[in-house]
Amino acid sequence: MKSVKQKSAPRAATRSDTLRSQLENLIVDGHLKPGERLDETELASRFNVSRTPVREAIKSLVATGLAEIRGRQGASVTVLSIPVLLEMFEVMATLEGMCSGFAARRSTAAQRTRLREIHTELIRANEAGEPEAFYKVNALFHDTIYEASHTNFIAEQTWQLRRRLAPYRLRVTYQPGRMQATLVEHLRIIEAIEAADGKAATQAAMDHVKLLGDDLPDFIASIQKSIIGD
Amino acid sequence: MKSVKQKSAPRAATRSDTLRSQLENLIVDGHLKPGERLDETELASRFNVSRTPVREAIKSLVATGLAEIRGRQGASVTVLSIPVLLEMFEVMATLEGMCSGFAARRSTAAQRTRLREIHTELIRANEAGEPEAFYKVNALFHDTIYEASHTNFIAEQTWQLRRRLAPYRLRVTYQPGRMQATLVEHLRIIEAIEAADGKAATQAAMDHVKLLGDDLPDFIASIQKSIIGD
DNA sequence: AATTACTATTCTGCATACATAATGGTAGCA
DNA sequence: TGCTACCATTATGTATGCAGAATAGTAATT
Repeated sequence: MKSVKQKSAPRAATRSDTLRSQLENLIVDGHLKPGERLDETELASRFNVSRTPVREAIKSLVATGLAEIRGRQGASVTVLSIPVLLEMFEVMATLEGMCSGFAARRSTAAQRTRLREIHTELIRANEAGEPEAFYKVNALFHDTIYEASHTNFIAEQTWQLRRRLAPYRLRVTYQPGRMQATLVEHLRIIEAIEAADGKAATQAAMDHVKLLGDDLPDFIASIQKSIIGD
Repeated sequence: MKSVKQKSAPRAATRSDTLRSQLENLIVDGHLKPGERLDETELASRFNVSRTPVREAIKSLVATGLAEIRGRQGASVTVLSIPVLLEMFEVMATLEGMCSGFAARRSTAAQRTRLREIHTELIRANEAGEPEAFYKVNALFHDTIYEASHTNFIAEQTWQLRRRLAPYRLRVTYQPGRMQATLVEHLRIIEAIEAADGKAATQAAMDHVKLLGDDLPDFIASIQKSIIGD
């Protein structure tokens, strides 16, 4: 789901847009940690452009919440407090639930097959002990559900929120037992979608995203490692 | 709820930020209709600034979804399709529901009193036949609920989505019977919050936002008037 | 030794200039 | 008369220059 927002127009890639996308990926992939400074001149020279497109890219990131600006003191990658993170997970659970619910009612046979394939691949990655691969394929699983939901706005919102949370989830994925649990939860979602049971699919997806039981303290503890400095 | 996102820092108002806010208000208030062009040079001369802050403001609007850019062909106020609008209302209902639910559990006595006051004012505006006043006070009612929810992210998201939908709702508010119905629905929400009944509050708010029965075709019919050109 | 004040440097915010793509209009040709 | 091609104009994208604010570092005073 590289581009939910892709429009009909071929849109010539401007430096500004390219940069935004690059910076976004750096943040989402954890190469730019929350709290890290986004120095305009440094980024400009690093990407061989002038400060103008850099500034515009940063403005976009700020508007989407990935970066924040404090007065005239430059931008930095957004640092999310734990209360806010919990709220975001709550919304995320709801949105994922909606996507799964729609997917149960609207998915094509090909998309359901695709989900099974991805699930198989996830099992493989887990058994092979490849957390990085697991992380990527897992994202693919969710992207496929968004697509299968045949929604525009909801899928886009869910995807965006997922990316905002990504920097904080990176470390969680690798925690022992989490991958195994994910597989079980995914299976529940898949089966509900295959059964065209919207309610069950919604519930399964919500449960999957929600931070329950032991995961919550683990998650909170892991957050500190995601943030720069302190 | 002028600024949910207001941070501790005093943040010196930059021209770029001021402009973004101004343009946002123009869009939300319907003075810039969906589809209307956002000419950089024209806006620059109109607001007596250079193109740079104008561009940055537009970039922000695009990132938040209020405006859209097609390639190198300039920006314009976002035109939402009916399917997307319906999705947005669905998410809106969920978010409003969450806010009300939280408000039922977290609101202060002062905030509950405030809701009653606003409700009284709404009744007055209705009886006096002042739809513009009704519209404004109505927004205040919802802002107060967001505040009473004592959430950060959720309230902010709800508020933002509300603003994105605003241009399309302007005409709906004035439809006959809608104000009367709103009052009844608001009362349900207030009573649920006063009873500290989270579930009931959530449900009441969702029902209030959802487009039900006759409202849907009315709404769809009214949209055309909101859009420029065609 | 610690704190404060001042200065210098750095970085942000804004304006302007230039290059390139898109649009509109006109002229030429079929 | 209608269509196409070319040119002019306009507007967007990018670079650069300048002014002002913030930060850091140093020196001076208590």
